Amino acid sequence: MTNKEFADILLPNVKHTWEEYEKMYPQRNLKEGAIVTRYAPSPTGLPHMGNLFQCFIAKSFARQTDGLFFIRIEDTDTERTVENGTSKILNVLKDFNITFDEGMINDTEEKGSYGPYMQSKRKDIYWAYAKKLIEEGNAYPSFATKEELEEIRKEQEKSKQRLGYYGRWAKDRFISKEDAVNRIKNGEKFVLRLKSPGDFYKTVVLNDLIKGKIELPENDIDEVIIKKDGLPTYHFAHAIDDHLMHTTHVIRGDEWVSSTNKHIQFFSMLGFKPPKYAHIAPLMKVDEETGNKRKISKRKDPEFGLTYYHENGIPIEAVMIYLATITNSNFEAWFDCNKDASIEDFKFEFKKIGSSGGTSYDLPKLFNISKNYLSKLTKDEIYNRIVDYSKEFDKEFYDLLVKYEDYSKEVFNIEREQKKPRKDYATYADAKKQIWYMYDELFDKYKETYEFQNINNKEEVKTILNTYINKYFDEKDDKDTWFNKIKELSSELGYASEVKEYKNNPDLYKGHVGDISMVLRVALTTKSMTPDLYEIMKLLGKDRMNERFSKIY
RNA sequence: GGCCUGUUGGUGAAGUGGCUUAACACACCGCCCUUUCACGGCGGCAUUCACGGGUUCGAAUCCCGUACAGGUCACCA
Repeated sequence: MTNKEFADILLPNVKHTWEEYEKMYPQRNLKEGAIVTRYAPSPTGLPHMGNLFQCFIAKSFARQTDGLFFIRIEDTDTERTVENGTSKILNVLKDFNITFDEGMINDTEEKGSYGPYMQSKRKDIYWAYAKKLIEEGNAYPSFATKEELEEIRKEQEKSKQRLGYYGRWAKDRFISKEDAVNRIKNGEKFVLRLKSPGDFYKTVVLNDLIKGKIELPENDIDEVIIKKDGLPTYHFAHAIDDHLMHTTHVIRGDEWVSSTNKHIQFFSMLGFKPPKYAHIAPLMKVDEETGNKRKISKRKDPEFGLTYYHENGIPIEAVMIYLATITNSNFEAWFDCNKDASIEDFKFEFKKIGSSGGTSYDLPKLFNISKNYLSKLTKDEIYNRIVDYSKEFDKEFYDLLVKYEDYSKEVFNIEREQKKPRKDYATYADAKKQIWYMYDELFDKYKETYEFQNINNKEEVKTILNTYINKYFDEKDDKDTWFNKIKELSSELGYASEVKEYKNNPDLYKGHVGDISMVLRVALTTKSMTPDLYEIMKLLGKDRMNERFSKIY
């Protein structure tokens, strides 16, 4: 029996030969240096921050080289595949502006001419290449059951040998073609394994773009290429897909490093040119309980899930800026110097991606970036963002924002749209926490205790408020006039009009202008810490001020 | 257990043989500015780069060992 006849029995009804597939997917017509890369998730759940990070890096490199970024769905594990897995992934990523040039566009449709982009639809392709390996005598059927494999493993453990199906342990390697055919005719199930030519005591060098030179032992394990269900394993599919789709750079998590020797071997045995590899260290954080650094997880760390950002009103632009800074740490300084530039303008480098002991994910840093980002938005922009957020997560606030649109914009504009804007919102949700008292409806509902400071005497407070509103307050005053009047009020009531003056002669005064301002501030807002008081008064107006003054006691 | 990788302050990190008495950012603390807070400005925060050896005139940077951490060893990806 020839190898070819053997292959036809093992893999019948293959529509095309591997040579035909080679012709169907010609070299891409891209300029020199263009990076073609991909995101290749299994549709087993929702993407997390680690996936987003990976997409961000891949997309950035593709974009900055006029290359291409595509998505391929790796659904060869039929047991773990979930319903609508693909569209779920696509939707989550879309919220972060991660879109693809090619690949799946929903659960069933795709775009691009290098598909199918879903592995379960590429069975014939994998079989064609598996046939090639069989014909060349480089692959064989294996009938070993789970129990037999387990037995081998136990024996290896007992005799302290390396685990795996290799060398003399790979018994099915020595089954004759005739015996194999007979067993198949008897209905025995089998998988296809690679007949590995590797030598564990020789090394193969992986020149990783991020981690540098890594020496791995050659793979000598007879890896499964086609599973019992006819679908390929990850390793085999990776080699074929990325070859046919002309991926130039494989950017993936570093949990793959130790199996890259297998991948290099597959590319070589299939006669393919291997892609360049860039292995990204996992996202880590310091565990609050143990103090140790550990991989972030969906279970323990809500910020690892991508819905966290949407739900908490963290702008996705801030997330992206943060991802850029952890991708290349020199991004931050560059962004500081080029404040109007966008992330797209920055030239990322593989070598500058951190490779030391995991990339740390630091939420406080992200919030800082977010504060800076939000402070630069115009009043209209921030208003719209907060409206969108509130519409979904805070109906009460949403209604007020819509009802008092122009007023709200002015509230958000306090100390905004200027050279050094106020930085007090890290999230859209922070807005309400900061300025709820600017809405009468919320003021009555949420006010608790008045945070009076130095002056906390009922009669004195009343005197200050009454004198101020009746004698000094005028809505038409500009800021200087307004403050001068507060100084006059201070003098009239026995307070120093300058803080310094008070500090020099504390015995001559009851307090100073700051104390007076504080009374006005607290009376209007209940809070001792607020944005600019002049702006607050201007927005409230005399009538509402009067009303609030009357409500204190 | 085998194989691979890593270990610089409270945190992220720059730094690959002398420009480092270790940049920058976040956090924290102090001072200044100031009607509060925030902003902004100034300053503090690693006598030292996991530990132990070695190479060198000279090491965070090169080599060896130890410890610790992470990854991987499926008919999962």
